[in-house]
Amino acid sequence: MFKDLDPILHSQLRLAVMSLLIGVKEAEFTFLREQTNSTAGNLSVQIQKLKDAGYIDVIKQFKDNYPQTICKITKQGIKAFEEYVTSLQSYLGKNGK
Amino acid sequence: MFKDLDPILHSQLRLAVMSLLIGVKEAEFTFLREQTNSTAGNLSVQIQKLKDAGYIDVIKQFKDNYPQTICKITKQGIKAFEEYVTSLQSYLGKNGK
DNA sequence: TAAATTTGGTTTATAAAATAAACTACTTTA
DNA sequence: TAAAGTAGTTTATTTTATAAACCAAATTTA
Repeated sequence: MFKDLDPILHSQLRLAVMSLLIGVKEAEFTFLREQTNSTAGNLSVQIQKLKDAGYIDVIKQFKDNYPQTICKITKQGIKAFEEYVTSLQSYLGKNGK
Repeated sequence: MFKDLDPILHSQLRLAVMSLLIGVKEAEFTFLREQTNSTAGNLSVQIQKLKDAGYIDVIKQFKDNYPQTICKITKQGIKAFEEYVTSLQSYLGKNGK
């Protein structure tokens, strides 16, 4: 009846990051921090978890002398996100079918 | 951009309970446990939290010699659930608008 | 040019949440 | 009357989320 919700995605911040990455396919750490209104520490931890899950790729490089972290959603990440959205439907209908 | 998700509702089990109660308006503890496939202990804790938040009313009585716990969603609970669903939309669109 | 500040993070510590295990209290059945 | 079942609650443990502290390099400013 109720489908299990992927615990990796059932987190406000991680879900927001995935939602952004689904749209843009690639984003900087600072962009994600601004858009999600999160702290760097929290974002750093959550990005690591998404990476560990295989949902995003993280590329660390330098840009204009500063370190730069780029995130991209993976195929697996897209699939997981879509499944999460589908699962969520079972909770959101006005009737409990 | 991303609306905050009510932490009381952003929990798989509590959301499932609310989803059921929105449909039926009243349900027994055991019914909720069966439908959500949860343990009694976990369900007991989560029902208490929904009650503390004012999202459900809990009526304890006896039926056929056994204790019986009945849950009903409140107006406040319905409102919170609807707001949660609305907020969630901002995370689910394919674009990050 | 040395000290303070900023950028872009990571690591560690703490608080909160979810879950499982153990327990309570009573009833039914063998 | 002993064992098993019903309907939960309480306590303990694990997992998450978050905040605070820290790090290294670059930049600004005094």
